[in-house]
Amino acid sequence: MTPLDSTSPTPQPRRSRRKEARPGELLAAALDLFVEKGFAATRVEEVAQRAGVSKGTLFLYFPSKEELFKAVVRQNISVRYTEWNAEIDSFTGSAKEMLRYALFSWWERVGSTKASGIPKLMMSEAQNFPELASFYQHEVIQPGNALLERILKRGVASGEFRPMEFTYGVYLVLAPMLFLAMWKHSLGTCCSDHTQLDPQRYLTAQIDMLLHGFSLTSSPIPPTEPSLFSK
Amino acid sequence: MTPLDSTSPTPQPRRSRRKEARPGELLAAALDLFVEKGFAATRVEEVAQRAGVSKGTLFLYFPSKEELFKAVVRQNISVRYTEWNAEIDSFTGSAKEMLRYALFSWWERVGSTKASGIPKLMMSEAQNFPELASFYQHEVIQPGNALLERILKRGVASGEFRPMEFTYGVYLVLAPMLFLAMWKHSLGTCCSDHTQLDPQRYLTAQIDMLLHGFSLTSSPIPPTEPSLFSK
Amino acid sequence: MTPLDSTSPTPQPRRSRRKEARPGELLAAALDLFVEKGFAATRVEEVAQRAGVSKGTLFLYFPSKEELFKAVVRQNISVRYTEWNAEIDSFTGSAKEMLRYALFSWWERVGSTKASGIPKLMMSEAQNFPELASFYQHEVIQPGNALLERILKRGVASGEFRPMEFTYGVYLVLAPMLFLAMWKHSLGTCCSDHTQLDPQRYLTAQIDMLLHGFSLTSSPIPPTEPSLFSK
Amino acid sequence: MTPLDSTSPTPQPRRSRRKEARPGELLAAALDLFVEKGFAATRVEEVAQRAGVSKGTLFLYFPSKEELFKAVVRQNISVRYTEWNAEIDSFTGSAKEMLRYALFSWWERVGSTKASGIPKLMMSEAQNFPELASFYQHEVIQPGNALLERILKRGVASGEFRPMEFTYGVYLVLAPMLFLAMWKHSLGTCCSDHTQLDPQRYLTAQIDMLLHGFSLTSSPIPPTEPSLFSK
DNA sequence: CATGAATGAGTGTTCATTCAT
DNA sequence: CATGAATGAACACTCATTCAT
Repeated sequence: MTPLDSTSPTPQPRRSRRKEARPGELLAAALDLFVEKGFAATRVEEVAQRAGVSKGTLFLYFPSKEELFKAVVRQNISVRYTEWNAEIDSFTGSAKEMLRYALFSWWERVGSTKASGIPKLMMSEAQNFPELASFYQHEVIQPGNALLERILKRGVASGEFRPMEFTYGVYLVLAPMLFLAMWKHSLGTCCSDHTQLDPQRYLTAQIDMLLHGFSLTSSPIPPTEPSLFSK
Repeated sequence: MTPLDSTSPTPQPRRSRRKEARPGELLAAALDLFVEKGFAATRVEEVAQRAGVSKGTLFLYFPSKEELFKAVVRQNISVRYTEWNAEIDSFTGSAKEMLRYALFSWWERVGSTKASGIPKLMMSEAQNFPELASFYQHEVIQPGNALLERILKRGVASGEFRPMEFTYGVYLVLAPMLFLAMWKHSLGTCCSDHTQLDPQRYLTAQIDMLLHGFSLTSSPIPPTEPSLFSK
Repeated sequence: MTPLDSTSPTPQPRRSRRKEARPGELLAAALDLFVEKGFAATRVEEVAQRAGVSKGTLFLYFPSKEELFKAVVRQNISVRYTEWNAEIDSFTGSAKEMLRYALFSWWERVGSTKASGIPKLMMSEAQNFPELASFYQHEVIQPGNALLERILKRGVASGEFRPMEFTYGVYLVLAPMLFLAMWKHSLGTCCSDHTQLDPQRYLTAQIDMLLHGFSLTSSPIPPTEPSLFSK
Repeated sequence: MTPLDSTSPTPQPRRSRRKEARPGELLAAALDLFVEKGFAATRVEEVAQRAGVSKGTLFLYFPSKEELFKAVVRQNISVRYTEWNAEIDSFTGSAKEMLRYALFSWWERVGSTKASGIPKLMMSEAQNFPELASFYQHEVIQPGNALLERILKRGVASGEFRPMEFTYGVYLVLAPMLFLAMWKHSLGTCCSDHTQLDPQRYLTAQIDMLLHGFSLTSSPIPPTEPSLFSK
């Protein structure tokens, strides 16, 4: 109640600018907080505060907390797919190179940014917010899977990759990437540096293993081991 | 309570044991609900109800919802490691067989049970429970990693696997398994059946790829591709 | 913040009694406030305060504000119907006497009490709370209409009343009663005493007119005036 | 405005009038919405929208939502009384015919129009707007009562009606009419069509009953029943 | 005059936690 | 030991009102 209690350190004349990309500031603040605390634990008032506006203003731009979240996802993930699909279309190299490029590109544009917190967030909250889960499925997961599948299919068509069930092949590629992102935002951040993973090396190892496996002399696939790859 | 009681001829009903039945029922109920609905969405009253006690009684045994959560985690892990380590010690087959056995065994004893919800729980709440995250690191993650590392090292020693940086090799094996468990408890349960994964096929594909990679003719590792495997 | 700011004048040991008909106090407070300020304008916290409990306690007994309101209606109106129906069943006098009795009895048990504010309240809020309106229809209006219709039918059967369309006959009786109640709780309370109505005289006039009309020599109904009464 | 303006040869576009077009549109929109949704549930933004102006503009003409409400009431009443009084003055028929004419005329010019929502509005909000209630009393209720009283007095003078206390007689006529208007705007619109009232039949029944009452053989008023009519 | 972006107090409802019995 | 009645802080969302432009 005393002036000293004021939590805002600078009274800053809040009306200095006009039409200054208000939604952009809100989306940035929302990404920060959603990634940091999760969807449910993030309070809309805090988002507004961090963006320097009032709670009411937030609802002027986004009709609900869920829509705010969807907008964050669209701005940070969905938009990538158009450029990625274009790149895939015009890519001239081999499927192996394409796969390597895709993984590193994902890391550069998503995995290494704050946006990498979104997949973890979705995993955590999917059960409690079915509508968000459904949105994420259609807006992120299915396009992503389709994109990866295109690469794998090209590799099989060109004879670079073994025939496979693509549904599972896609997850073999995805799982370690998403795991890396989730790890970074949860158990990887705390405690022992023994569990810190260097993304570049992790990615390299992952690609290497995707292409060659663990085996030393990856002799022609032994016929005695029927696998999903032999479809 | 007094020693004199023991002299009484009547076979007094030793109710002291029953004291420990209560927390057990509560922990079981809590595991069910935490896994099913997540930490935040689980109401303590529902836990108490399912355990057949009142809400007040729950707080008699656990000082807070957070402590209940911790207790659930403590009770449902660490248990498997002693038997797994013993099995590894006495395993006589190849490293490849050992790896396959370990993965299927993990699926059977953890991945396919309710306990598989715990990793997801931990990932979700690690940020908000740093202390619990630390506990989980030491009690679960590090022993697990060590166990896997033993298998990989045996494979390299026997010439079955290529030399590798074990820290990353471990995660290459772990990531898809944990991803499967988390997927099962979040985005995999909702929406399109296009994203439903059959665990058996997923595991098989995963092992196949670990051993052979995607490449059709996994010719000897091309020297032009320096990788973490060549250390 | 200073002790002087405390709005509760007496710190009263709030736990002096046990199981003291909590819902009853809440219903009484709710009736007061609903009648005084309307449904929408009444804040549940104020209801709780007036009943001497916390907001949370209110929701312990009533799952929502709407249910609280329904309970108020049930306690103050619906319950009358059973006794009224019983009285009608055992009534031995003429239909005219029955009608007079019913109107005076309604005034005594509802019209002259705070419960008389409920009809006005419903008229005001019906548009904005359709579910409440529906509830009121089934719980109050239809039973009330049925009860009145029984009386009118008996009067027609006994030859005391002219044949009529009962649907409209019912409202001819009801309208002035409800109007009186509504008037008392709105425009009748303010301003000039010129518009103050004495209930007893109003009721008497109303009954007199119902039975005889305005006309001086209510000669046999002139056949040149076809009316709803001649059905 | 000044007389000198009339000398200017150019037919200057007199925009001073347009100033008054704006509030008119706003008042019309407000009447619609207040009647349709009630006072509280009507949002000023919707009023402004329907009038084709911005929310800010509304507050340019009306300092608050309450004042807008008052203006709506002021604009939609008092108008009829001058013509009604004139008609009564020149009416040559019997008092019965005059009464019938007055009721049907009221229905035609008020009851069946949107303006019929105003009495309900006033009843609902009278408690919260004492000042408005007082205004309504003097501007609407008292002139209306006086008008009705003239009719009744003429009927008594001509021997058509029994002597009566006019204050109550007036309400016996008014109550069912106002009730019909309020019913139409609240509980009559929702739910069961069992409670739908056809205005024409209701009015007819009402007039019939006013003139003759329910009784079959309205024999000369029995002297054993002293009533307000016998004053 | 007119706008519409910005505000922030206000409200029904939930739920972890306490404690008298 | 066990209960469950009571609490009250917390939170998303609304909307009348303001004011710089």
